[in-house]
Amino acid sequence: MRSEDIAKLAGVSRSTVSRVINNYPNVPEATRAKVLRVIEQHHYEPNSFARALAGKRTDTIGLFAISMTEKEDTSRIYQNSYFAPIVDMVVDTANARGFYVLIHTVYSPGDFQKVKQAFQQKRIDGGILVGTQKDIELVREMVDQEAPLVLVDYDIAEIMAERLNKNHLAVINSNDYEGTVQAIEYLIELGHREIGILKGSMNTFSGRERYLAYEHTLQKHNLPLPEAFVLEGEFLKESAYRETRKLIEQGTLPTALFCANDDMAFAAMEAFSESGVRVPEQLSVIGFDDVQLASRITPKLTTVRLPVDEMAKAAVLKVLELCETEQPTFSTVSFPTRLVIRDSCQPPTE
Amino acid sequence: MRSEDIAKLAGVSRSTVSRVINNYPNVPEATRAKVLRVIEQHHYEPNSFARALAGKRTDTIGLFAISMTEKEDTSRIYQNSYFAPIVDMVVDTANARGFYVLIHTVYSPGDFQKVKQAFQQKRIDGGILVGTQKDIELVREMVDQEAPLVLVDYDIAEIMAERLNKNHLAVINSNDYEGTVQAIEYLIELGHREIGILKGSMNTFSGRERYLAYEHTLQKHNLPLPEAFVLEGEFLKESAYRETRKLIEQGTLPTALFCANDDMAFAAMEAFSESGVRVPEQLSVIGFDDVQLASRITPKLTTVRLPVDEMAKAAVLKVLELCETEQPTFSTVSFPTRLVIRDSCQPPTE
DNA sequence: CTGAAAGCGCTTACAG
DNA sequence: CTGAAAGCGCTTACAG
Repeated sequence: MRSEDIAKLAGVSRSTVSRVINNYPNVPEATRAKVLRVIEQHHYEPNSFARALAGKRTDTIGLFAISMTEKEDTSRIYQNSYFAPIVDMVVDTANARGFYVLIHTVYSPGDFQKVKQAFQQKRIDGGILVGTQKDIELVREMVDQEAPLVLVDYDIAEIMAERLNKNHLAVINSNDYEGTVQAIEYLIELGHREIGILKGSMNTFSGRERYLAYEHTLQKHNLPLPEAFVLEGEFLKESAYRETRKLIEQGTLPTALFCANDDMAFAAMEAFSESGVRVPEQLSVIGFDDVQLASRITPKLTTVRLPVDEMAKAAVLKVLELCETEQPTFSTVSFPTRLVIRDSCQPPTE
Repeated sequence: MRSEDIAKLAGVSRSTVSRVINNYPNVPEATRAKVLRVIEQHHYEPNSFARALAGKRTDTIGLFAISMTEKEDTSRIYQNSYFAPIVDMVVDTANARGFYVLIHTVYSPGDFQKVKQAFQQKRIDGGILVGTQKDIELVREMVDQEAPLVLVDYDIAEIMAERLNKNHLAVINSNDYEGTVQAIEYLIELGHREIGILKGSMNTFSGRERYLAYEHTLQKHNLPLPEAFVLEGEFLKESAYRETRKLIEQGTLPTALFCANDDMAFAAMEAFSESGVRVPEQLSVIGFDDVQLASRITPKLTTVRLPVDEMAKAAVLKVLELCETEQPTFSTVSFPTRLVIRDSCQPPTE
């Protein structure tokens, strides 16, 4: 069933059918009604590709997550508890507004290609890009195509420096810096002086922010940076676990450990528990993100809450908005984070 | 940049460009090389919609999950720990094979419409449908369009009865019945005689299977069905929590509770813990699915492992296979489940 | 082996 | 207000 068929049945031309479908004003009510009736009777659905080819929207947005890890093919991206809720929320929000979502994750350069294609081939009206790494080049290419694009967890300064800010672009992130300051100062207030860190991926905006805030807060309170307690966790459970084991074997421990995300905090706690290091009695652990599991393990994890759901939702609303607007816009939203105190921290025992 | 441009630059016709792109045999190596060079130089990407319109594939598969709950808009589907890993695996597997995945979840009849459209409008080459409820009608419509379709967690008997089995169709599920029998017999061996159940949604194939197996196994061992301990949990945390509270308030408890999925087991454990009922000392709890959390809470949950990852992967491979094949096929795979014994069960105390 | 032409199903100036 | 026609960017018989 094509628009031609509808046209015949309704006794009008394809042009008119099209006008009705697209809700153009210059169609008399009677004609519109007649056409609509035929459309409904036959459950007619205009072919989306034909529409897209002729210049209409595809009613699809893209969601592209860039893997944290450098190695291809290893740990899948969603294993990271951070992405699952994003996917959830994005799909839900977009669906509720009549949009499909097209998903592709990026591990390898080949995958990058796929993301670009999704834009170039106009498979989507706009896209959301999560994760930052070395993809600024990709972002530029996207932006050059004037495709509506929302970046999540992206360094605004970098965007500005690249002068990408005069297009259909928006960036959404969270106050990771402030959240980390809160976490570290909480530990300091508890009396900790030797605070280690399990770092996130420094390829990532949030990874860098969380590390810098850690460093600066120690400085501000005249605490030395404990080199031996600065571990490279890369946001991944495996590395975090490995690094924590190394730390334990090496002998001396800090009295508290700030983990740049909850996944790493869980891994660290596992390692500690296996070695008989009791949390929080012997060592306090604090996380970041407040994923579901955080409040369900023992001890319940003290962590910094990141409003992922709101961020994801905002990202979708933003792309849709950008799809509507003619003029180039650039906007920025930063969501607040806050410390959630549970059971995994206590004053250091002397 | 369109195929026309490439043609000019390469000094051939669009036909030839198309033949090269589609890897047709009747193109001399020299010509092919020449065209390919131009394509690469200009990063040319054929417009996917135009290709699709002209009858080619879209290189996209659909993933449609049908919400367990009847009410619209309430708990989002992915909150169910069962779906997140499916989405993961499907996206990963499809991406690795060069396919995009288009996602839409179904809460309301309107959403069903969207799923149908995705097929009708040929947005996708094939689709995966998860969850069963009252969507047999939808399945029939899909099948009538001869679209490759893979059903996950679907009653084969129902398909056969509907005579849908002569098309590009496959169904993938798991031996929920056998898994449940194992679980219940394990409890019986431990000495339990009063075994309650938190039922899953009876709209669901797995929900029905798990319930039936429970009932049959009790019968087989000459145990009466303890009506008071048969709770309607619908696979959802909230209902499970509510029902468990009711059970507790009502006074008498079974000595063991079989929960048709882990999510409900967690909710029940929470309710018990709040009321001071100790698991497993006073009451054994057993789950189903073996989601991530199962091995991380205290006590670690004894549960039946469902190979979701393998199932999801198989589903993708199957759709892709169906997309390749000309002739109608119908096939069926059932994945094994197995009991994973951890800490949440023990013999009843007298 | 290869090009001209028709067709896929829509939209949108254009003319009336 | 409305239809005929061109165009979106590809593929594929068809003819040579």
